[in-house]
Amino acid sequence: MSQQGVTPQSEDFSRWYTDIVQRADLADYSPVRGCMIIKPYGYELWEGVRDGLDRRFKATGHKNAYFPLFIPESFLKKEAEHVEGFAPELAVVTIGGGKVLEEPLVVRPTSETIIGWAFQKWIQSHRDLPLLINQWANVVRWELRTRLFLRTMEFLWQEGHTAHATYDEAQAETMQMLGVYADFAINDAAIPVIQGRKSNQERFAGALNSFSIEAMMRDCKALQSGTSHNLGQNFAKAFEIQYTDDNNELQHCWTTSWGVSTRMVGAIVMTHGDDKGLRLPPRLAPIQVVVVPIFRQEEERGPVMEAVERLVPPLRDAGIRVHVDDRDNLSPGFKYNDWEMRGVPLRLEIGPKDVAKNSVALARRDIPGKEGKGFFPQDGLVETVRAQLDAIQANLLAQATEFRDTHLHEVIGSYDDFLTVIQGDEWALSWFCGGADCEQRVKADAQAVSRCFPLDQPHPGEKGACIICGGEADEMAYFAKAY
RNA sequence: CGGGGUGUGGCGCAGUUGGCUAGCGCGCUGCGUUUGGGACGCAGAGGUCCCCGGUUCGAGUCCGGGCACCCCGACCA
Repeated sequence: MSQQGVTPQSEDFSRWYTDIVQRADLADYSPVRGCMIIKPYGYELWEGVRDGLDRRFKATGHKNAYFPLFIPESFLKKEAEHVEGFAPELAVVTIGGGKVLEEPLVVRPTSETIIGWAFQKWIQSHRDLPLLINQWANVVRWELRTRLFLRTMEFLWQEGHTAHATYDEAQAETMQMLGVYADFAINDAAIPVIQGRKSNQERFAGALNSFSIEAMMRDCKALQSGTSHNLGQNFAKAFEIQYTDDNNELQHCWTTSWGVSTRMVGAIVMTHGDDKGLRLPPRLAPIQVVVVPIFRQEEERGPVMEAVERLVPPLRDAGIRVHVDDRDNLSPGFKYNDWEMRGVPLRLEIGPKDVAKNSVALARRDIPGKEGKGFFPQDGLVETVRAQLDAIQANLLAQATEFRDTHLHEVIGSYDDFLTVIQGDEWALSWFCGGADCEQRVKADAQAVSRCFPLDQPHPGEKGACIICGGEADEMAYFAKAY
């Protein structure tokens, strides 16, 4: 149960986040360092993310499968850049059944290698392509510094893995799935993400190119909320994923991988939450409408509950997720605060006056106080509630978009101006040559990194001077402090 | 893995200077009165004081060593 108050965002955003994740019953710490217990309410939210993505994966022709948790250590070593990237954060099993294993087993940090091994077996001909696979799984990375949902040693995610006949097809798949992520983030999670390409420094270990959706949190820090990689032929060559083309010649496949994790839950919390608690987008909210019955004397109870029992089933039949809070030991005021902490988009109050007037009170989570509360006739309630939920969904996206846009600044020419922006915890959009030295310098000077070269370039076709070194730059990139 | 902080009923804390029956608020259980923005009364339950070792007649308190978590950095979905 939630307690009174959380640390205000303005006072300490980090504490606000950890307070709220626990008070809203999303997750708890575990006895194992860096791991978390996802509580039922948090898991329901994750299920919403999962279902929204899974639906889209299937609509784009992907099939789910499952690959083992344990990967032979030698597999990780087959792709040079990949092993270098992941070696420091591997958990390795060396003993099984009381005996030292002949070959240690790595607990998967990601599954490119073992899926590569399987693809090699499955693919012979161009007729087997494209192969479009996704898996929902847990992975383990030995992180030094962890935070609930944002970075834990074990996390849940999906990882898509596909194989194609050509570079172009693999690139098209990479971009398609980035688009799927953006569509989910914007339309379901109400997070106005920016799609872009990662710099070489920020690229996935073993990829030709990495793309991401980047979101701005309420403290203006950037959160990479999903990634899509064109792996080129790197893994195909390491695992001999080959097919015979229509000229009967042996070719290496072109593969992709893409993932979204439980970090998305953290993104939802930090994009929409306020000092009263979570604010969940209706499309993902485990509870869309909470009903709070109100009665003073015992003789009022009957008529009120009767109205509740009459009004709720049509809402449920309409597919609206409704919860009736009939706890009789708590006052209505307490319940209001309690459900606000949990981010329920819409509260439906019904008391003796409503029974008399054939009305209900609806209070919107996204508009605080009296302005967000109104009385509506019981007739046509399903349509009223639907309209309200749609309005809340749209408003959360609008608020987040406005917030983001007021903290984004195009900076051209002056490196000092550029530093001022990112050191002031805002995002700078500037010409960037993409060089490792430049990236390193920004990191040293401002503790910030490049987030991406946005697909949507503000000055397409033009060139500019890199904000850092002054050299020629073909594209502009976002720079920001990041999680 | 560096720097800082914190570990005492479920949660938040006091008690440590000055050694001996461990306390407060919230929550929890029961009963009654309440209920349109965090209700109240009465009666209860609940604690290896993070762990191990040491000093002492006696340790929540002093000493040594661990561990965990939080915050700030270096590395990362």
